[in-house]
Amino acid sequence: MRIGELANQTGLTTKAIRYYEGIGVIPNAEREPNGYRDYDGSAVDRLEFVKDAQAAGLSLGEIEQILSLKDQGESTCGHVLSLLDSHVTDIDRQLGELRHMKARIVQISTRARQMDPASCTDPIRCQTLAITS
Amino acid sequence: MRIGELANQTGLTTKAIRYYEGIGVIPNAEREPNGYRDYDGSAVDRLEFVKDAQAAGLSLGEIEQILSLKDQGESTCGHVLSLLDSHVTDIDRQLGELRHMKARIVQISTRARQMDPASCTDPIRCQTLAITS
DNA sequence: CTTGACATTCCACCTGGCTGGAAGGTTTAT
DNA sequence: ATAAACCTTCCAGCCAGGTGGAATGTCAAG
Repeated sequence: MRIGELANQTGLTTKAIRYYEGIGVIPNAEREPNGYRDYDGSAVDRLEFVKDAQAAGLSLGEIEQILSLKDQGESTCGHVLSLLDSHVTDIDRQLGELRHMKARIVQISTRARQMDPASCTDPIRCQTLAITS
Repeated sequence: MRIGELANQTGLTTKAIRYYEGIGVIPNAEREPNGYRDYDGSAVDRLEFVKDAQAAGLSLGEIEQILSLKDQGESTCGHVLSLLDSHVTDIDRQLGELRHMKARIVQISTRARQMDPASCTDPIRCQTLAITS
């Protein structure tokens, strides 16, 4: 299979696939005599794994880490699970930050709306955005 | 006031202040005869506004938009409020995405833990990450 | 007189995940 | 024969919000 068909089967672009090879997420492809990359079916599985892992919030660096362990024959499921756990922690932290930011904006917005619009034309002077807490 | 003192008073770096001037978030500073930038107290207010607006999730582009309207004498508080509203919407969207991602990871993780660890050494083959829904 | 702490400009680099295009070689279809 | 549709490499750029460093200028104190 050539890179175009692999791209079709995975929904990725050829650019992205070459990029993944460049950063080591997928191994260097076999080449046809003319220099074209030649893939077998396992490439599809590997790229699907990459997509799933990205959808789960893992970075390409982390994915590369998992896959290189696997390529060395290491048992990696435990590693994947601990990465997922730390991502859940990270997501919780992001959720907290976002909720905090939302509360702050709502507070600012509510306070600003209670001011007389005629007296509030300059957001610096009337402190539309100043945080009180 | 020179740029170093302005940096001290606002908690920004001199680099960041020059950068803000470069992208138009703050106007070109007056210059002393030796070429040094010379600021008055309003620069502190303006930079505090920038910090508050960033803390509220506005981008420097949006902040520049607000401040250039203000510099043209436009009434901008309403504009600021509508930007804040759209940011709340955006934060809600991000919250939804994060919650969705977390649910997906927890589901994957739970399912993977129920498998026999001895039979699960390759996350591609045993589909540690495959999404079932 | 020189050292150190400021200031200036400009250009490059960083993170992450790619995408675009140039310049060329190969294969396939008409 | 030739055009379209592939493929190759490499270099550049994008988003945001800056940071780092080089080369140079200015100014006050010891």
